[in-house]
Amino acid sequence: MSSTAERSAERRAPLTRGRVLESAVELADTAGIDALTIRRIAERLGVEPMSLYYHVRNKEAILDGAVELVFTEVEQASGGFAVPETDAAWKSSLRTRILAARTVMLRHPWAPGVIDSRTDLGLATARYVDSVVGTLRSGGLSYDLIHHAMHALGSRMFGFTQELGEPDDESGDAAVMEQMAAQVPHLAAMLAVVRHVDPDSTLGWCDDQFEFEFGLDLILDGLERLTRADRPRPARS
Amino acid sequence: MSSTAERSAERRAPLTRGRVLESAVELADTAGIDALTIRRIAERLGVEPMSLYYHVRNKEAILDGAVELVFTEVEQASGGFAVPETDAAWKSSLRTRILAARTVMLRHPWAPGVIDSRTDLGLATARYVDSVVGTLRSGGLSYDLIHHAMHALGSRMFGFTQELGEPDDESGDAAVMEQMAAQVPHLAAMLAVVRHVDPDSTLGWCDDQFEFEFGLDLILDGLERLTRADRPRPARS
DNA sequence: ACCTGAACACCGTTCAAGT
DNA sequence: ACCTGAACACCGTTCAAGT
Repeated sequence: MSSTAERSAERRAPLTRGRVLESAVELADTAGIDALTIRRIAERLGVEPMSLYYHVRNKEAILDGAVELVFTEVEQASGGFAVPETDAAWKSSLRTRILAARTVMLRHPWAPGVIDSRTDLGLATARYVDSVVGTLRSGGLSYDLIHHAMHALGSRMFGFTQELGEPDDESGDAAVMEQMAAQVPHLAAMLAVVRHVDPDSTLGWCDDQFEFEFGLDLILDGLERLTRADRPRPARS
Repeated sequence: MSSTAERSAERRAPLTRGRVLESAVELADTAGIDALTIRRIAERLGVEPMSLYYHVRNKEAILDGAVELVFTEVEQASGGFAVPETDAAWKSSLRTRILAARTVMLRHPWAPGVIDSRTDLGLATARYVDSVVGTLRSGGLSYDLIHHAMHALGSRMFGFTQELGEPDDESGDAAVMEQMAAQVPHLAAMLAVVRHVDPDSTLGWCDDQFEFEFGLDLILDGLERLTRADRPRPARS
């Protein structure tokens, strides 16, 4: 039987959970999240679709695992998740870590959406979050304020923000601009001023580095101000 | 032929684009976004699946339309999208409008995800965004700052924020807590303090009204500060 | 003009079976 | 222990056809 050309078990490394997840990430990176199907992962691995089920429970588990791989990358990009015992520069330290997460997300444009659809945190993700909490704590913020801070940061904590698409259509057209000016005058006026449509930004409308950092700093500065206001009395627990 | 019981055309109002979209919204509200399929919408309307294609181009168009219905509700809840010519109280005015959007989103838990997946704005959505731009402008912010502000607000502008699920599992368990304390000590410490797990919040982890308003106000206050700093020189058009 | 039936090319997943 | 084949219950969508 070793003569049949179709035998795949020996011309391929054995299937493992790890290889399935890596393959899933690569597929999503190259072909997009819609192409991430059990059947296409199997095809990529030179294996029958049903074989995957021996190594992962179902598709959700593959998505969970893919997110875990992403946060493993974040850990590397971040030079580990160590939190200094005491850190006066919590703000810049946190800023750097979040921007590191962002560079990883830019490599995996599908990640924001998938992260967002997860119901619970895996270990790698939780360890990242833990490092954020720890860094804020090192800055003397109370756990209550830290909690609020993390809600305020939202997905920005993971290096991305969700934005909405552009107004309807090819807005180079003069007729379209005219119609926009009639229907949404304020929006049209703003676009006329800021017009920096950026089709390369895979994370959404104009979501380039500058805008991300602007929003991030607005929040971090606000938190710093709140901490200072809190300083007179000791940080709660 | 009028004797056959299966004739549906006369016992049902005629199919229209509007009825399709309303039906889609109701279905998503009651059965969840995963249940929103062409086939189930048709079933609900007492019609064959293929009939829908006469009134809408495809499923994406249905999702587009459903979002438009949501923002029509936002307009009603907001008492219209009028923008005052001049408004010293831009901050409270914007705050109120965004919180109105939020109450609508809470009625349609599927909306955040769908909104997020749209590639371009429909008219109703654009008119909402326009009213936000207009309100900020009435407060004297420059269009540049308004642009940054809208990125900073992100999905909060639409009344929601994306958050991540809870750490792994049933964290009432003492053994689980112990393991968490070992693996993610800072996170565990925070949770021990703030523990207000809210399973009813359909918009995500602890994303209750308070946290939403905290984050919103952090941003609005930051913007206000930036505007004041900008005041000496005239607002850049 | 409006709706339908049959068919196509996909999904994720089960279950019993192979080696 | 690890992989597979056949089958099931779904999808969205096309196309030609009915009334």
